[in-house]
Amino acid sequence: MSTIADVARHAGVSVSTVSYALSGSRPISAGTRTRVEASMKELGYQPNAMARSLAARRTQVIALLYPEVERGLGGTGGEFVRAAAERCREQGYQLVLWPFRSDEADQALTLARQGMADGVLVMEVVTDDQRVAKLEAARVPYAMIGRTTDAGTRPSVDVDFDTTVEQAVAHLVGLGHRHIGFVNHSQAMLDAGYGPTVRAAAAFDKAMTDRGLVPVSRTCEDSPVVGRAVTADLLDADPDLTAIVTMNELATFGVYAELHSRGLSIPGDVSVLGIVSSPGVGTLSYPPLTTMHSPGAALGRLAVDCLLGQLDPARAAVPNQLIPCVLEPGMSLGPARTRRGA
Amino acid sequence: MSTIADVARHAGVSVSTVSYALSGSRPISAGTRTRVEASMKELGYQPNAMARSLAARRTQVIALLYPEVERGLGGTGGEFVRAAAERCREQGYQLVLWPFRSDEADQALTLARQGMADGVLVMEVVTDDQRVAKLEAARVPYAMIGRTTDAGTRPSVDVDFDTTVEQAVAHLVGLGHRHIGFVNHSQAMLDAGYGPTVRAAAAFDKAMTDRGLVPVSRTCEDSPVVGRAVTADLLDADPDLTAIVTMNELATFGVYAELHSRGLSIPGDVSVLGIVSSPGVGTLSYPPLTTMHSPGAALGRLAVDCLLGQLDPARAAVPNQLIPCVLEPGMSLGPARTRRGA
DNA sequence: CTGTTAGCGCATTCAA
DNA sequence: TTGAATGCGCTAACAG
Repeated sequence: MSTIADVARHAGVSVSTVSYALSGSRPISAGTRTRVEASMKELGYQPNAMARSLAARRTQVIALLYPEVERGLGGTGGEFVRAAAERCREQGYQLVLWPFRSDEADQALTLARQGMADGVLVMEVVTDDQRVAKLEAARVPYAMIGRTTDAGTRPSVDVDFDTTVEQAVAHLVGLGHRHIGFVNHSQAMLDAGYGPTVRAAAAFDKAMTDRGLVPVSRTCEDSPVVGRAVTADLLDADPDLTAIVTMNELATFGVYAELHSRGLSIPGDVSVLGIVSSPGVGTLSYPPLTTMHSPGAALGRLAVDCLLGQLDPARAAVPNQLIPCVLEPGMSLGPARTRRGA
Repeated sequence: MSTIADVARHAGVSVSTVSYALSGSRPISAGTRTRVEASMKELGYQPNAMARSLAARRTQVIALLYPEVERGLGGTGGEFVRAAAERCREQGYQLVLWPFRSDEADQALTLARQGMADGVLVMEVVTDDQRVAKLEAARVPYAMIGRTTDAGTRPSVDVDFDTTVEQAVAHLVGLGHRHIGFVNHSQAMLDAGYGPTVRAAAAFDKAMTDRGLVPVSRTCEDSPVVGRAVTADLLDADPDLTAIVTMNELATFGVYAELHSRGLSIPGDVSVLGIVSSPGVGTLSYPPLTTMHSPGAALGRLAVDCLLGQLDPARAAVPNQLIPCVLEPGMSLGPARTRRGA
């Protein structure tokens, strides 16, 4: 590997000239620039990242704490990661994923304190997140995707669950539905204070009661089998149910299965609306599920901007933002019918 | 952040003594060691990773090219990543994931050539993988999970598809099945030369014909809907079918759906065996799917060892290895019944 | 517009 | 068993 000194010698200039030609942080005459670039190309020069980071006291690396490896199927993380990585590159940073479970926060902290990254993105934040507390205590720059209890005071971006659920209910009510069920994630996640679960449950209750309707809400393990059982429970609990909102992708397969097995057509008898869903899941079912798709890409970009705003004082600080999901039409929504005695 | 010089001063020793106390590569008297360690603790010292890497000319970082972000649901990568990360730590390395799609190989190459990692792990290798070719040309140490066409000559670990499929067929034949169908991944993946798809298809044909049986094999999009259609096609193609081997997790939901809708019981009428499957998918279906579970963790460990064997001449070179899947009992296998006219 | 040079924080060789 | 000194490759003053 050739070094900056090799390039300088080859081009007949000083190392600082090569350095500035690389960073562009100082004017270089056209002729010199051409010679330097030719030399770099000829020597196959690549700047050494470690030396650069050491001298500049910044790595140009953003780390994403990536606990998704804990989970099996499911997850909308792909879009988020892709968008975040791209945004990082646009801004001259590299995104790397650190595969630590949330209980391995200390290891991530150590890496950060050893200067392996300039800042950290934290996914799947829970209400009382140890990782965030520790990062803060160690003064490591970070941004959360999700929120802890002290909403708003910490740098974060998140799905706007309130608006999403409100829009979901409004949409269904607009179609004439008045008996609407909700399939959430598991009771365990609710108890653990997992943000999406907690917020969506509250938002659904509010959206329904605000309209004088009765919320029929259930927690549900992330599996088709349990989803089916929960659907049966919902239909029994409210025989007039004409619509189901589900935030649980795997369970949704079970929702379809139970409706089909009861001879209830979608959307003729029951409408189904998936919210906070991964891209493309709608097409995995028949009829295609209408979804409100998680704004993963937008969140990815925003989270990076939010973090970079802290790293670079010159940048404008990015305020915390909430982004609602986007409706993605399918074939699972229709006007309400009266079910009882049909 | 305090530096090694701070620690040295505080402990009343030289910088090199602190350095050697840290690395253990030179004897230190008990007393000195105690003092140094006390000073490190008191100052909250963390060695600077960039400085260390620059001086030592190695980063102690292994990068995993992680294209999984391309895909949505599915994937057995989690176990692999977890095990690889753990193995790295045991060996004094850190695993980081580089979220590049396979067509972004150049970017990964650049990072490697900038010295951001000592070696690279490449997942989801295709038969003619550009990433591997480029890494090799740039003399970047790597190990593959999967294989290119020139099997065996390049450092790799992989699932032993031949043995897995052979065992799957043997198991079913042992239960009396003689008409067995196979649900593979999509035709597109087969055409793209994706290793698992290609090898499993060939292995199934061989395992069946070796026994004088007729292989009934289908490619299938990764979705429940298409899985269902393909199952219908299989049952129509061979009305005597009593068992289905599936390597396509999402399609398997469709297999179940079609069997159920035809009133065929599992495993009473048709046995279903999932191979190369993710941990826990078996329990998502009813009756629980019997699977042959992908040896993700073992592969993760081995892949790291294979790579480290190249990085460190002192280590024993690790030969390429193939590891078969492991049977994970469920409730979807039973003795063959005669279906025709049943 | 360009060159010289002092570190960045640490590993490691050479001396003692 | 320990210390002093060199340099890893680069950035960013400082000087011209």
